[in-house]
Amino acid sequence: MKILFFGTPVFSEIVLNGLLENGFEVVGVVCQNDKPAGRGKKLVTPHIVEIAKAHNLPVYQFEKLSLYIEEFKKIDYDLGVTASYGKILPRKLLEIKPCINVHPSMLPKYRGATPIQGALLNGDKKTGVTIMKTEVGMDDGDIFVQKEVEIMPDEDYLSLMPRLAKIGLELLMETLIKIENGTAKRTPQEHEKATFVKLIQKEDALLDFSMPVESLVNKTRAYVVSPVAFFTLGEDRIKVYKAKVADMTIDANVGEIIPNKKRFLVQASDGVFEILKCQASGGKVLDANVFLNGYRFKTRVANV
RNA sequence: CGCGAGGUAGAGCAGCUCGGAAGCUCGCCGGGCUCAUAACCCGGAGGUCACAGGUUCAAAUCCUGUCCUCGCAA
Repeated sequence: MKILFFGTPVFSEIVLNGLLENGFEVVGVVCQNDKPAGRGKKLVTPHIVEIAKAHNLPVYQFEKLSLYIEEFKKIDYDLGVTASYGKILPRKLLEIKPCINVHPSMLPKYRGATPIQGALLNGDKKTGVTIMKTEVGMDDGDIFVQKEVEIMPDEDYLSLMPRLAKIGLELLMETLIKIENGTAKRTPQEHEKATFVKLIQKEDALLDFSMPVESLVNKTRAYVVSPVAFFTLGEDRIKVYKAKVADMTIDANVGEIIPNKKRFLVQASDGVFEILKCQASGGKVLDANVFLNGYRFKTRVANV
């Protein structure tokens, strides 16, 4: 069975790599265009392109898929597989050949672009992965299989995402085999139970200390790769990569940095937010105690 | 040539405007104190101040070039 793979970020890479390692016949990779990124706005090629090239797979980078339907008709494939492709595939493309999708949530919960972050943001104890049919609607296709996955209390996007990708890969391979031998079954989603997660905006990552401390920690966990939770201290923007609920209470105003030589503590609405790993503008990512060694506080109040 | 910050002891920083004997916080080594501590006290080791030129009696500091790191924006 010839597979045409759609995907761009790390999640997609893990799934693609797995398919290749396990001998599935991938005939091409469709991913996003090169985009200007980083300092100097240099054009950056998605990393997944290197994986494709290493396996001598043709790479298709189309700005708008709907403009290249004829190109797709020329490709010899039997099934499309999307894994975190990010965009809705045009109807005409789906009409060429069927397509299935790897979605890291227990659909119909968390349809949309950021299901992993959604689960972390809500402090969920468990999430999951679903293999479903790719349709024109947003993640609303029939489900082949899904599996629940426990979220560890100290887990963040960086560790959860690859874990879900690997589980997704297993379920995907299982499903591919069933499709090939004709035993695949699928059931419609309970659409009335659907929930959605939106694209993340920069300002969503602001740590507003009038929020419950638990939510602040969850935000840090969800956004650790991008856009990274942050707050401001005077002119400086402090990014927070790792944090926890401090095992203490202190009487301080909301948003106030509590003086401490070794621990970076900020008062939230209902508890103390402890920063464990952070970064100031222009600096490196540092453990909190190291950060405190050199950082000169011009103000002790956040977000003013 | 998108905008900006920075490279000084193992780590994080100050010093640079106004050239003139290398500092701070931590870590490390040794000693002391305490029922106890991510506590405190005393002592110690550790630096061609990114690299290369230039100006000067004298350069971490001023000038020029190179390399590297990071924030913003996209």
